[in-house]
Amino acid sequence: MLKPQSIQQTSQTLKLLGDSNRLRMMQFIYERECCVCELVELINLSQPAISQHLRKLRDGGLVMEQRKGSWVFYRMNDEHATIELIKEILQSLPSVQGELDELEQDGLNVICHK
Amino acid sequence: MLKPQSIQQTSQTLKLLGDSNRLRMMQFIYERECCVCELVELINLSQPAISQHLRKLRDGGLVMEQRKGSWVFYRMNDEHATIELIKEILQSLPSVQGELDELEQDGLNVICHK
DNA sequence: CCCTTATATAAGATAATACTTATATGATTA
DNA sequence: TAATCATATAAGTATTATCTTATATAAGGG
Repeated sequence: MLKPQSIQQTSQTLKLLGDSNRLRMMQFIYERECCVCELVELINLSQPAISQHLRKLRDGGLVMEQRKGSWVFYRMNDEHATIELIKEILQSLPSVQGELDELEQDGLNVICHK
Repeated sequence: MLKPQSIQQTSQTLKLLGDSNRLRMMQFIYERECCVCELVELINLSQPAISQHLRKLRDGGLVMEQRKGSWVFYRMNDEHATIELIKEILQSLPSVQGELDELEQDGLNVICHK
């Protein structure tokens, strides 16, 4: 049973995840932290569109950003009020691990040692 | 663990529940079937606005309607592909039972014997 | 320093949303 | 069958969302 959260808080989370592109972005970020250029490869959207979605997710507190060199990595914010619900939602989706593997095989994944 | 559903199916559900008024409507309908005039009492929206939200929920397959006399009652569609997820979401919200009780005390609830 | 790569932001077009008011439909009742 | 109650639909409007293209910023490597 999930900790009860306000209607406002919950509907805001659901609105953010109610866009299929953002939902897919969250799937990838849930699997492992991703940088912007990886998400551009994984999702059929322009780089500015990806950045704009990421800003919405960040403004809503769902993800956190961290610059590493010239890349900016995004990861889940495990402190979010509705984090348990978010995880339930993401776990109810078909895995995207295969797509991440493919990215790696194509040498398009970003490994940062900073 | 919830049965995996497609991104499209899931994001459509989340978009429908990503509006605080619709989310509240679903809470009431989840608690017990409600007619339109009850929802108008429970939620601070005009009757046409309520009807329009209900149509969206019905078009998305989240609720089913049933006419009983001059009233139209809406209830959850337990056959919906994402029904398990929907229930998880609704159960993660503060109960609205108190508001339904209040409606009853005010004599504004609709009891239909058709 | 310039040049490139990665990312963000700005500005603008277009479409989708969520209301409003007015009106239509459908059932019940006098 | 006229009046009333419950609900749906239509039309209009204001706001918000989601892209696009162009440009700005920030970091890293010759």
